[in-house]
Amino acid sequence: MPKLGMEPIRKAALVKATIAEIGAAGSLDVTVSQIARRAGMSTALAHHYFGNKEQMFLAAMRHVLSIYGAEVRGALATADGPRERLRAIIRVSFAAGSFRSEVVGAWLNFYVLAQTVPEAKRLLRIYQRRLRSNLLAELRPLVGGDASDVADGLGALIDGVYIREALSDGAPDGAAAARLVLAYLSCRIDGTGANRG
Amino acid sequence: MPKLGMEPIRKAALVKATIAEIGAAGSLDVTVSQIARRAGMSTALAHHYFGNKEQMFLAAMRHVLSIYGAEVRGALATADGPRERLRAIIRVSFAAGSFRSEVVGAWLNFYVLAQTVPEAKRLLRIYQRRLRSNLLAELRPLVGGDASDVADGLGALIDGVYIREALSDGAPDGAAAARLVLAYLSCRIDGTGANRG
DNA sequence: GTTTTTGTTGATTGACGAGTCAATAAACTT
DNA sequence: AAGTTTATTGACTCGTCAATCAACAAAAAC
Repeated sequence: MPKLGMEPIRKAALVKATIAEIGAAGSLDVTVSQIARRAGMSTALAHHYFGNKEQMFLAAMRHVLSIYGAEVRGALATADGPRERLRAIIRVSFAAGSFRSEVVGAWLNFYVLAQTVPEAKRLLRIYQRRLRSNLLAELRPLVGGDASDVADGLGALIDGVYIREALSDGAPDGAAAARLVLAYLSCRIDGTGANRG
Repeated sequence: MPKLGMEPIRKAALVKATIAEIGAAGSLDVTVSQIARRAGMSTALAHHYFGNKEQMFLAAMRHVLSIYGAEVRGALATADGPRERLRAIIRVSFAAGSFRSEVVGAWLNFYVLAQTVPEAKRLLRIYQRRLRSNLLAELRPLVGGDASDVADGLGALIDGVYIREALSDGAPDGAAAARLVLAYLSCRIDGTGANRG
């Protein structure tokens, strides 16, 4: 049956299965068997393409991060003015592309992975830095010298909402999550807690 | 050598060792051997007192949570007025008793544990509810109907700062962390981002 | 002074899982 | 047609680790 050019297909299936398994298990304690089974192949093949489990985890992380990055770019492309661009970044952070229970569950575990795997830490740092610089660029014209503080606050708040979501039952409520973060933003840039628009 | 009344001493040593091991490893992937060795006893004895590893983890969680609870109560006992009481809760959340790298590392992993162990989820929920109700009681006289939103925001922000800390190198900077959260509070209750006092 | 309770451990069991390997087969190359 | 590369897997190795057990020791109870 060996059709050629399977590598990217298999890898993609494994990445997807890895995220799903970690999300479903709520832990990094998933076996290569489970991942391979979900992806519809043998464990030997999974090892063949990724070498070891850690590489599968890292590929899954890169995938989640790149999806998120693409969504942010997409959202920014159609948003005008600092206020709207900030709102767009926040809204997209809780949009259906990333704010799904399996992804949230995986996200939490990527933080744990980053404690022991330097490459995972590096990836998470890149995400944090990029988010921070995106926020800073729009915040500076609005709050000047406080931009740095506000950006840190927003970053921490977004992460906090994410992990709290991992603990709740039921499907994530992205709208509510976004509202919460938008309220923080409004307060810092308009001096009000109200969240209109 | 069998001195009597060892049980509480051994258990306390194991709880402490469990937190230290999880914090040091940055993961729940610690063996009973490691924990027992650090606590100065055999693995068999650890099993004798706790039955299984999960119970050790849960005991460690209860310990961390109870320390935090005690510190909050202590801080509230000497704080007057809603503003000061809120500030006290935030400050104590980042005080040296709980905001230490091993504890922060363990904390992150307790979130992961809560994904699979119902009792862990229950404990974390109790912490969240208690924090929320503490905040709510002081926020209501200050912001009325917005109290609920602000409490949710503060809770998420505190958690966010915690997990971000788990990712940074070097000793935690509790003062900076508290400042960040206090700025959010000021903004929501005073309508300003500035953080005085 | 024997029996019971409490403390303690080395050795063992039993399960599980990551990673390897040899083997098979289909497609491409020459 | 022979040889090479790519795809694929079942079976196996080797290590690890949670949990158990039998045994020993000292204090307490009777």
